[in-house]
Amino acid sequence: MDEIDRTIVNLLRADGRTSYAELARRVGLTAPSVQDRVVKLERNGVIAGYTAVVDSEAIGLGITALIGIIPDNSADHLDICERLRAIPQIESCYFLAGVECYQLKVRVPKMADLEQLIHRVGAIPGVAQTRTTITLSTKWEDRPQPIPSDGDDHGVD
Amino acid sequence: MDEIDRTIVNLLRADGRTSYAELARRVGLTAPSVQDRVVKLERNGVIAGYTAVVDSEAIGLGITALIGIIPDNSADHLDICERLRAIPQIESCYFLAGVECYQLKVRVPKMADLEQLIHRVGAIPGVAQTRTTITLSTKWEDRPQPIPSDGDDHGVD
DNA sequence: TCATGTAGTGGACGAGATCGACCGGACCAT
DNA sequence: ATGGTCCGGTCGATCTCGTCCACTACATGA
Repeated sequence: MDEIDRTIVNLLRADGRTSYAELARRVGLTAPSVQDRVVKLERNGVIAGYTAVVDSEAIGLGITALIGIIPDNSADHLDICERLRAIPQIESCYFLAGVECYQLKVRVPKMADLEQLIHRVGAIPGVAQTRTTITLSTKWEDRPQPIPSDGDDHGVD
Repeated sequence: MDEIDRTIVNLLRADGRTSYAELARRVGLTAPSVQDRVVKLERNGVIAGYTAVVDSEAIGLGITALIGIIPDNSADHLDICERLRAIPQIESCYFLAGVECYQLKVRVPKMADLEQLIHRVGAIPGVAQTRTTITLSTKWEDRPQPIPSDGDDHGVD
Protein backbone atom coordinates (compact mmCIF):
# COMPACT_ATOMS: atom_id res chain seq x y z
CA MET A 1 0.00 0.00 0.00
CA ASP A 2 2.32 2.71 -1.24
CA GLU A 3 1.62 6.09 -2.78
CA ILE A 4 0.87 4.56 -6.19
CA ASP A 5 -1.65 2.14 -4.69
CA ARG A 6 -3.36 5.01 -2.91
CA THR A 7 -3.56 6.97 -6.14
CA ILE A 8 -5.03 3.99 -7.97
CA VAL A 9 -7.64 3.46 -5.26
CA ASN A 10 -8.55 7.14 -5.26
CA LEU A 11 -8.92 7.15 -9.05
CA LEU A 12 -11.10 4.04 -8.95
CA ARG A 13 -13.26 5.55 -6.23
CA ALA A 14 -13.74 8.65 -8.34
CA ASP A 15 -14.55 6.56 -11.43
CA GLY A 16 -14.87 2.83 -11.00
CA ARG A 17 -14.78 2.21 -14.75
CA THR A 18 -11.41 3.85 -15.40
CA SER A 19 -9.44 1.55 -17.72
CA TYR A 20 -6.11 0.05 -16.70
CA ALA A 21 -4.51 1.96 -19.57
CA GLU A 22 -5.83 5.25 -18.19
CA LEU A 23 -4.77 4.39 -14.63
CA ALA A 24 -1.34 3.50 -16.01
CA ARG A 25 -1.00 6.92 -17.66
CA ARG A 26 -2.02 8.66 -14.44
CA VAL A 27 0.43 6.86 -12.18
CA GLY A 28 3.28 6.56 -14.67
CA LEU A 29 3.36 2.79 -15.03
CA THR A 30 2.31 0.39 -17.76
CA ALA A 31 -1.11 -1.24 -17.95
CA PRO A 32 -0.02 -4.74 -16.91
CA SER A 33 1.68 -3.57 -13.73
CA VAL A 34 -1.31 -1.44 -12.80
CA GLN A 35 -3.54 -4.45 -13.39
CA ASP A 36 -1.23 -6.47 -11.18
CA ARG A 37 -1.57 -3.93 -8.39
CA VAL A 38 -5.34 -3.75 -8.74
CA VAL A 39 -5.67 -7.53 -8.61
CA LYS A 40 -3.60 -7.54 -5.43
CA LEU A 41 -5.70 -4.77 -3.91
CA GLU A 42 -8.80 -6.81 -4.72
CA ARG A 43 -7.34 -9.99 -3.24
CA ASN A 44 -6.27 -8.20 -0.08
CA GLY A 45 -9.77 -6.86 0.41
CA VAL A 46 -8.80 -3.22 0.05
CA ILE A 47 -11.01 -3.03 -3.03
CA ALA A 48 -14.11 -5.07 -2.19
CA GLY A 49 -15.78 -4.54 -5.56
CA TYR A 50 -17.19 -2.02 -7.98
CA THR A 51 -20.67 -0.59 -8.25
CA ALA A 52 -22.77 1.83 -10.23
CA VAL A 53 -23.98 4.79 -8.18
CA VAL A 54 -27.71 4.99 -8.77
CA ASP A 55 -30.09 7.84 -7.99
CA SER A 56 -32.57 6.17 -5.66
CA GLU A 57 -35.34 8.61 -6.53
CA ALA A 58 -34.94 7.83 -10.22
CA ILE A 59 -35.54 4.14 -9.58
CA GLY A 60 -38.61 4.72 -7.48
CA LEU A 61 -37.07 4.60 -4.01
CA GLY A 62 -37.94 8.16 -3.14
CA ILE A 63 -38.20 7.73 0.61
CA THR A 64 -35.16 7.26 2.85
CA ALA A 65 -35.48 6.74 6.58
CA LEU A 66 -33.29 5.90 9.55
CA ILE A 67 -34.60 3.36 12.02
CA GLY A 68 -33.06 2.96 15.46
CA ILE A 69 -33.65 -0.28 17.33
CA ILE A 70 -33.80 -0.63 21.10
CA PRO A 71 -33.50 -4.27 22.12
CA ASP A 72 -34.90 -5.97 25.18
CA ASN A 73 -32.89 -8.04 27.63
CA SER A 74 -33.63 -11.30 25.89
CA ALA A 75 -32.24 -10.09 22.57
CA ASP A 76 -30.36 -12.71 20.54
CA HIS A 77 -28.24 -10.50 18.35
CA LEU A 78 -27.25 -13.19 15.88
CA ASP A 79 -30.91 -13.88 15.28
CA ILE A 80 -31.86 -10.21 15.06
CA CYS A 81 -29.08 -9.57 12.62
CA GLU A 82 -30.09 -12.48 10.43
CA ARG A 83 -33.71 -11.37 10.33
CA LEU A 84 -32.72 -7.82 9.52
CA ARG A 85 -30.49 -9.04 6.71
CA ALA A 86 -33.45 -10.84 5.18
CA ILE A 87 -35.25 -7.52 4.70
CA PRO A 88 -34.07 -6.13 1.34
CA GLN A 89 -35.19 -2.56 2.02
CA ILE A 90 -32.51 -2.25 4.72
CA GLU A 91 -29.57 -0.93 2.75
CA SER A 92 -27.23 -0.39 5.71
CA CYS A 93 -27.12 -1.80 9.23
CA TYR A 94 -24.81 -0.53 11.96
CA PHE A 95 -24.32 -1.94 15.43
CA LEU A 96 -23.98 1.00 17.76
CA ALA A 97 -22.68 1.84 21.21
CA GLY A 98 -25.82 3.26 22.76
CA VAL A 99 -29.38 2.58 23.83
CA GLU A 100 -30.39 2.21 20.22
CA CYS A 101 -28.01 -0.60 19.50
CA TYR A 102 -28.80 -0.82 15.76
CA GLN A 103 -29.37 1.84 13.19
CA LEU A 104 -30.83 0.93 9.83
CA LYS A 105 -30.88 3.00 6.67
CA VAL A 106 -33.89 1.98 4.62
CA ARG A 107 -35.35 3.03 1.29
CA VAL A 108 -38.90 2.47 0.10
CA PRO A 109 -41.11 3.74 -2.73
CA LYS A 110 -44.01 4.98 -0.61
CA MET A 111 -44.95 5.88 2.97
CA ALA A 112 -47.16 2.82 3.17
CA ASP A 113 -44.10 0.66 2.50
CA LEU A 114 -42.23 2.39 5.31
CA GLU A 115 -45.09 1.78 7.72
CA GLN A 116 -45.15 -1.88 6.80
CA LEU A 117 -41.39 -2.08 7.17
CA ILE A 118 -41.46 -0.52 10.65
CA HIS A 119 -44.02 -3.07 11.73
CA ARG A 120 -41.92 -5.88 10.33
CA VAL A 121 -38.81 -4.71 12.17
CA GLY A 122 -40.76 -4.12 15.37
CA ALA A 123 -42.08 -7.67 15.24
CA ILE A 124 -38.62 -9.22 15.36
CA PRO A 125 -38.13 -11.09 18.66
CA GLY A 126 -35.78 -9.18 20.93
CA VAL A 127 -36.74 -5.77 19.50
CA ALA A 128 -38.32 -3.76 22.30
CA GLN A 129 -38.77 -0.51 20.45
CA THR A 130 -37.97 1.25 17.19
CA ARG A 131 -37.52 4.93 16.47
CA THR A 132 -37.86 6.09 12.89
CA THR A 133 -36.65 9.35 11.40
CA ILE A 134 -37.55 10.40 7.88
CA THR A 135 -34.79 12.03 5.86
CA LEU A 136 -36.11 15.17 4.24
CA SER A 137 -33.13 15.41 1.93
CA THR A 138 -29.80 13.76 1.35
CA LYS A 139 -27.19 16.50 1.19
CA TRP A 140 -24.61 13.97 0.08
CA GLU A 141 -23.85 10.31 0.55
CA ASP A 142 -20.81 8.01 0.47
CA ARG A 143 -18.44 10.79 -0.53
CA PRO A 144 -14.95 9.27 -0.70
CA GLN A 145 -12.41 10.97 1.50
CA PRO A 146 -8.70 10.91 0.65
CA ILE A 147 -6.88 7.85 1.94
CA PRO A 148 -4.76 8.79 4.97
CA SER A 149 -1.10 8.16 4.19
CA ASP A 150 0.12 7.28 7.66
CA GLY A 151 2.31 4.56 6.24
CA ASP A 152 0.71 1.79 8.27
CA ASP A 153 -0.83 -1.00 6.24
CA HIS A 154 -3.34 -1.72 9.02
CA GLY A 155 -2.71 -5.42 9.05
CA VAL A 156 -3.64 -5.93 5.42
CA ASP A 157 -0.72 -6.82 3.25
CA MET B 1 -36.87 2.43 -17.99
CA ASP B 2 -38.09 -0.99 -19.05
CA GLU B 3 -37.21 -4.44 -17.81
CA ILE B 4 -33.95 -4.50 -19.80
CA ASP B 5 -32.85 -1.17 -18.31
CA ARG B 6 -33.58 -2.47 -14.83
CA THR B 7 -31.53 -5.59 -15.52
CA ILE B 8 -28.64 -3.51 -16.80
CA VAL B 9 -28.73 -1.26 -13.73
CA ASN B 10 -28.90 -4.25 -11.40
CA LEU B 11 -25.94 -5.88 -13.14
CA LEU B 12 -23.92 -2.67 -12.96
CA ARG B 13 -24.74 -2.27 -9.27
CA ALA B 14 -23.56 -5.81 -8.64
CA ASP B 15 -20.37 -5.21 -10.66
CA GLY B 16 -19.68 -1.72 -11.91
CA ARG B 17 -16.92 -2.90 -14.23
CA THR B 18 -19.03 -5.33 -16.25
CA SER B 19 -18.20 -4.82 -19.92
CA TYR B 20 -20.82 -3.76 -22.45
CA ALA B 21 -20.20 -7.04 -24.26
CA GLU B 22 -20.99 -8.99 -21.09
CA LEU B 23 -24.08 -6.91 -20.34
CA ALA B 24 -25.18 -7.50 -23.93
CA ARG B 25 -24.88 -11.26 -23.49
CA ARG B 26 -26.88 -11.13 -20.26
CA VAL B 27 -29.79 -9.10 -21.63
CA GLY B 28 -29.82 -10.57 -25.13
CA LEU B 29 -28.85 -7.48 -27.10
CA THR B 30 -25.72 -6.37 -28.91
CA ALA B 31 -22.99 -4.30 -27.30
CA PRO B 32 -23.77 -1.05 -29.15
CA SER B 33 -27.43 -1.03 -28.12
CA VAL B 34 -26.53 -1.79 -24.51
CA GLN B 35 -24.02 1.03 -24.60
CA ASP B 36 -26.73 3.29 -26.01
CA ARG B 37 -29.01 2.40 -23.10
CA VAL B 38 -26.27 2.92 -20.51
CA VAL B 39 -25.39 6.32 -21.95
CA LYS B 40 -29.05 7.32 -21.74
CA LEU B 41 -29.30 6.05 -18.15
CA GLU B 42 -26.23 8.13 -17.31
CA ARG B 43 -27.61 11.24 -19.05
CA ASN B 44 -30.96 10.87 -17.29
CA GLY B 45 -29.23 10.71 -13.93
CA VAL B 46 -30.37 7.18 -13.14
CA ILE B 47 -26.74 6.12 -13.10
CA ALA B 48 -24.85 8.91 -11.38
CA GLY B 49 -21.41 7.31 -11.71
CA TYR B 50 -19.28 4.33 -10.84
CA THR B 51 -17.09 3.71 -7.86
CA ALA B 52 -14.79 1.16 -6.29
CA VAL B 53 -16.09 -0.20 -2.99
CA VAL B 54 -13.23 0.12 -0.54
CA ASP B 55 -12.82 -1.47 2.87
CA SER B 56 -12.47 1.55 5.13
CA GLU B 57 -10.52 -0.35 7.76
CA ALA B 58 -8.00 -1.45 5.16
CA ILE B 59 -7.24 2.16 4.25
CA GLY B 60 -6.84 3.25 7.84
CA LEU B 61 -10.31 4.64 8.50
CA GLY B 62 -11.12 2.14 11.21
CA ILE B 63 -13.52 4.31 13.19
CA THR B 64 -17.04 5.09 11.98
CA ALA B 65 -19.40 7.32 13.94
CA LEU B 66 -22.79 8.93 13.56
CA ILE B 67 -23.13 12.54 14.63
CA GLY B 68 -26.52 14.13 15.18
CA ILE B 69 -26.76 17.90 15.08
CA ILE B 70 -29.28 19.97 17.03
CA PRO B 71 -29.41 23.52 15.66
CA ASP B 72 -30.31 26.68 17.48
CA ASN B 73 -32.96 29.15 16.38
CA SER B 74 -30.54 31.34 14.49
CA ALA B 75 -29.34 28.47 12.31
CA ASP B 76 -28.58 29.38 8.70
CA HIS B 77 -28.91 26.01 7.04
CA LEU B 78 -27.24 26.97 3.79
CA ASP B 79 -24.22 28.09 5.77
CA ILE B 80 -24.20 25.04 8.02
CA CYS B 81 -24.46 22.76 5.05
CA GLU B 82 -21.61 24.48 3.28
CA ARG B 83 -19.36 24.27 6.33
CA LEU B 84 -20.19 20.63 6.82
CA ARG B 85 -19.40 19.91 3.19
CA ALA B 86 -15.95 21.39 3.67
CA ILE B 87 -15.13 18.69 6.22
CA PRO B 88 -13.81 15.71 4.26
CA GLN B 89 -14.32 13.17 7.05
CA ILE B 90 -18.09 13.57 6.69
CA GLU B 91 -18.93 10.89 4.17
CA SER B 92 -22.71 11.29 4.30
CA CYS B 93 -25.01 14.09 5.42
CA TYR B 94 -28.77 13.74 5.81
CA PHE B 95 -31.26 16.46 6.63
CA LEU B 96 -33.80 14.92 8.98
CA ALA B 97 -37.30 15.50 10.25
CA GLY B 98 -36.60 15.66 13.96
CA VAL B 99 -34.87 17.51 16.76
CA GLU B 100 -31.53 16.38 15.43
CA CYS B 101 -32.00 17.95 12.05
CA TYR B 102 -28.75 16.60 10.54
CA GLN B 103 -27.13 13.26 10.82
CA LEU B 104 -23.56 12.81 9.67
CA LYS B 105 -21.72 9.60 8.99
CA VAL B 106 -18.03 10.17 9.58
CA ARG B 107 -14.90 8.06 9.35
CA VAL B 108 -11.57 8.75 11.00
CA PRO B 109 -8.35 6.84 11.68
CA LYS B 110 -8.21 7.36 15.44
CA MET B 111 -10.32 8.43 18.39
CA ALA B 112 -8.33 11.63 18.70
CA ASP B 113 -9.42 12.53 15.17
CA LEU B 114 -13.05 11.93 16.10
CA GLU B 115 -12.73 14.18 19.13
CA GLN B 116 -11.25 16.93 17.01
CA LEU B 117 -13.98 16.46 14.42
CA ILE B 118 -16.75 16.72 17.02
CA HIS B 119 -15.26 19.98 18.25
CA ARG B 120 -15.06 21.29 14.73
CA VAL B 121 -18.70 20.46 14.01
CA GLY B 122 -19.81 21.83 17.36
CA ALA B 123 -18.08 25.11 16.61
CA ILE B 124 -20.13 25.78 13.48
CA PRO B 125 -22.41 28.81 14.00
CA GLY B 126 -26.01 27.67 14.41
CA VAL B 127 -25.07 24.32 15.91
CA ALA B 128 -26.44 24.20 19.45
CA GLN B 129 -25.52 20.64 20.29
CA THR B 130 -24.12 17.46 18.80
CA ARG B 131 -24.69 13.85 19.79
CA THR B 132 -22.17 11.27 18.67
CA THR B 133 -22.61 7.53 18.52
CA ILE B 134 -19.73 5.19 17.78
CA THR B 135 -20.47 2.27 15.49
CA LEU B 136 -19.10 -0.90 17.03
CA SER B 137 -19.49 -2.80 13.79
CA THR B 138 -20.94 -2.35 10.34
CA LYS B 139 -23.16 -5.35 9.65
CA TRP B 140 -23.52 -4.25 6.04
CA GLU B 141 -23.59 -1.04 4.09
CA ASP B 142 -25.07 0.25 0.81
CA ARG B 143 -26.51 -3.10 -0.14
CA PRO B 144 -28.39 -2.60 -3.41
CA GLN B 145 -32.01 -3.61 -3.29
CA PRO B 146 -33.86 -4.74 -6.43
CA ILE B 147 -35.34 -1.92 -8.44
CA PRO B 148 -39.11 -1.80 -7.93
CA SER B 149 -40.87 -2.40 -11.26
CA ASP B 150 -43.97 -0.34 -10.67
CA GLY B 151 -43.84 0.93 -14.23
CA ASP B 152 -43.66 4.58 -13.26
CA ASP B 153 -40.60 6.42 -14.51
CA HIS B 154 -40.76 8.86 -11.56
CA GLY B 155 -40.44 11.92 -13.69
CA VAL B 156 -37.13 10.93 -15.21
CA ASP B 157 -37.40 10.16 -18.86
C1' DT C 1 -49.66 5.83 -48.03
C1' DC C 2 -45.76 7.86 -46.88
C1' DA C 3 -42.58 10.57 -43.78
C1' DT C 4 -40.55 10.28 -39.18
C1' DG C 5 -38.55 8.82 -34.99
C1' DT C 6 -36.94 5.08 -32.14
C1' DA C 7 -34.32 0.95 -31.15
C1' DG C 8 -31.60 -2.55 -32.74
C1' DT C 9 -28.08 -5.07 -35.93
C1' DG C 10 -23.75 -5.83 -38.31
C1' DG C 11 -19.26 -4.61 -39.81
C1' DA C 12 -14.90 -2.12 -39.35
C1' DC C 13 -11.27 -0.25 -36.92
C1' DG C 14 -8.75 1.56 -33.11
C1' DA C 15 -8.02 0.97 -28.14
C1' DG C 16 -7.75 -1.86 -24.23
C1' DA C 17 -7.01 -6.32 -21.64
C1' DT C 18 -4.20 -10.04 -20.84
C1' DC C 19 -0.61 -13.39 -21.08
C1' DG C 20 4.11 -15.03 -21.28
C1' DA C 21 8.95 -13.99 -21.63
C1' DC C 22 12.40 -11.12 -20.11
C1' DC C 23 15.00 -7.47 -17.17
C1' DG C 24 17.08 -5.34 -13.11
C1' DG C 25 17.56 -4.27 -8.29
C1' DA C 26 17.18 -5.95 -3.29
C1' DC C 27 18.12 -9.42 -0.20
C1' DC C 28 20.35 -13.46 1.60
C1' DA C 29 23.47 -17.37 2.29
C1' DT C 30 27.42 -19.23 0.97
C1' DA D 1 32.34 -10.70 -3.59
C1' DT D 2 29.30 -14.44 -5.98
C1' DG D 3 25.40 -16.45 -7.30
C1' DG D 4 20.41 -17.64 -6.42
C1' DT D 5 15.93 -15.99 -5.72
C1' DC D 6 12.13 -12.96 -5.17
C1' DC D 7 9.58 -8.90 -6.48
C1' DG D 8 8.02 -5.53 -9.40
C1' DG D 9 8.26 -3.75 -13.67
C1' DT D 10 8.55 -3.60 -19.06
C1' DC D 11 7.78 -5.29 -23.72
C1' DG D 12 5.46 -7.47 -27.41
C1' DA D 13 1.78 -10.53 -29.29
C1' DT D 14 -2.85 -11.71 -29.43
C1' DC D 15 -7.49 -11.59 -28.43
C1' DT D 16 -11.41 -9.04 -26.82
C1' DC D 17 -13.85 -4.90 -26.25
C1' DG D 18 -15.44 -0.17 -27.30
C1' DT D 19 -17.11 2.79 -30.57
C1' DC D 20 -18.58 4.74 -34.80
C1' DC D 21 -21.45 4.50 -38.88
C1' DA D 22 -24.62 2.78 -42.22
C1' DC D 23 -28.56 0.09 -42.67
C1' DT D 24 -33.02 -2.29 -41.08
C1' DA D 25 -37.45 -3.13 -38.70
C1' DC D 26 -41.27 -1.30 -36.58
C1' DA D 27 -44.61 1.80 -34.59
C1' DT D 28 -46.73 6.52 -34.94
C1' DG D 29 -49.21 10.09 -36.99
C1' DA D 30 -50.30 13.49 -40.70
